[in-house]
Formats: sequence, C-alpha cells, structure tokens
Amino acid sequence: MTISSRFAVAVHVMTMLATSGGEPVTSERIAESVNTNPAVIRRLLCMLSRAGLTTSRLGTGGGALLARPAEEITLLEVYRAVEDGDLFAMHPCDPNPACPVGRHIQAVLTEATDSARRAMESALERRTLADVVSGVEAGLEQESGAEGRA
Amino acid sequence: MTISSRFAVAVHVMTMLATSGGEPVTSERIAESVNTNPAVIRRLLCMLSRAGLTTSRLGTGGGALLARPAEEITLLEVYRAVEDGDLFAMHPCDPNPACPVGRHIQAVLTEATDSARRAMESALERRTLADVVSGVEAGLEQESGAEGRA
DNA sequence: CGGGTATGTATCCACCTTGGTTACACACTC
DNA sequence: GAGTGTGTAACCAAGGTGGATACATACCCG
Repeated sequence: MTISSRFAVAVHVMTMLATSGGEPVTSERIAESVNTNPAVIRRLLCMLSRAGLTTSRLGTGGGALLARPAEEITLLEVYRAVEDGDLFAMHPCDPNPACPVGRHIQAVLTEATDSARRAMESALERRTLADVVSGVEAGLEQESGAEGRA
Repeated sequence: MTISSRFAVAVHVMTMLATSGGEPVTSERIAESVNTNPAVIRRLLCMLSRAGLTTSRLGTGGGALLARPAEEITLLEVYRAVEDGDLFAMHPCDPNPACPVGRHIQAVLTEATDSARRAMESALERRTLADVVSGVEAGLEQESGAEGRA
C-alpha cells in the first residue's frame, strides 16, 4: 500500500500558508488550489493545528496561519501530523507460536522495519517547509524566464 | 496508510523456505505457521516466483523453494516483489494550475518523497534473508538457554 | 448588539485495497 | 492412472480514504 495523499495535500496546504505573507487563508481558497472540498481541507487543518503546526482565526477575515516560521517546520512534522506511526504492517493474525520461525519472525522483522522507517523519517526531517517554498519559487522563476524568452 | 502485511508475510514465507534444508515446503505447511489460508500463501508465492525469488515443484513431494541462496536475497527484493512502487501518494485530483503553488507543488514534493523512499529502500537493501534467518536462530538459542536455566 | 463569516466536526456515501474462502484446471510424481 | 500440490479465478466482508452536506460555535465589524 501507499502513504495516503493526506501528506501531499498537507504539504500543499502548509506551502500556501507559508506564501500568504502572514495573512490568514480560508479553507475555501485552499480547496480551490488543491482542487477539492473545503471540508476536506478543514479536516486536514484540524489535524495540523492539533499538532501545533497551524492556528486558525474564526469569523470575517479569518482563516489558517502557520504557527511557526517555515524554516522551523520539517516535513517529518507534517508527516507525523497527518499519518499514523505504523509504516509497515505486521501479520494480520499472530503467527503460530508452535513453529520456530513463527515464534521469532516478528521480533526480527520489527527490528528491520523500524530501521527502514527511521531512514525514511530522517530523510523527511532533513527538509523544511521553507525548502519546499524555495522549490516552488524556483519553479515560478523558471516559468517567467521561459515566458520572457518566448 | 501503512505498507500491507504482505511484506511481513512474504519475509516469513521466505524464512521458512530458507530454513527447510533445501526441501520443498508446501503452501499448507507455510499457512499453518503464518496462521492463514493456503491460497493466501500461494498467491504470495506466485508474486515471489514471478520476481525470481522462489521456484515451485508440482505434485507429490512438491512445494516452494528459494531460487537463490538466502545470502543473496535482500529484503528490498522481497519488498519490491509484493508491493507496488509508490510509497507516497500524490494528490487525488491534480492541483489547480491557475494557482502558483498548485502549479509547482507536485514537482517539488516528488523530489522530497523520492528521497525518502530511496532512504527507506536502502535500509531494506542492507539486510538479507540470511540476516533474518540468523535473527530467528538467535531467538531460538536464547530460548533454549532460558529453558536450560529454568 | 446583531448580521455575516469561517471554523470545527459529525454524518453519510462511494470507491478501493486487503485478506479470507472456495473452487477448479493443470502438471507432476509415483 | 491415482493422488497431490500449484496457479489462479471468483466472490465476499472489513476497513480506510476522500468527497459531500449540514450545522453549531465563535469571532469580526458595522
């Protein structure tokens, strides 16, 4: 299986907040960019704010804001905010303890999958939301450059 | 979401084949150890043999065998045999190209998730099936040691 | 103080993946 | 040729995911 699209959408949402110039962004505006329903975005924002990554303002002129500067938010934090911790699933039913392999396979396997999970998470931790913003801005510049040459 | 239990079960299956002393193992015997249905095991063995990791013998005395020594099979190969390649899912619908962020987020995101996926796969590649067998055997020894002291 | 607005959240739904189950054709051994 | 084990198809129930609607609550502003 694959990690749900929640992570991709969450990074998208956070990037929009990071590029809003400190102005609150409504779930409706974000939904327009992501191409989905505002309630889906609010559900995601709820998880992000619970994780301490965003805050919200109610009422007119309200919307979502980053709780911290983009430089201080890693992609790992975003990942953990919207995905549960189990990257690898173990056996659906417990293996047969009467079998020598069945009795010990899970402990050995857990050790291996933990190291794989940690490696993946470390890679996410090395990137910040600010890096993503830079990447998007680089794309925009390249775009205008191409337009200029056209 | 999580990576399906197919990987865990596949490693379990391969470990049983690696410890059979070169004798074919039937799907029924494997199913007993894994605590599931023989057809589920055969479905998995089918994927493993298509990936060139196992072979099968039909008829009486038949069953599954490792296609190569356990030292030469990495956990990454097992993983790739039973899971599709997309660790991270992108947006369910394409983002809005009219939005600057929506237009570039996927390219930036793909770069980040690819690096995370590679890190995870590298960790799996560093372990062989023989390492898993050693781990299980170590568990068995510890077990008999405890029994000896009891 | 009251109207408008945006969030937080509940509920319902359709879709997909997964694993369990049964069934059966085919191939191989004895 | 009988028996056995694989390969595979078909079907099902369960759970997760994302889309949609609805509404109570809280807040801002005039």
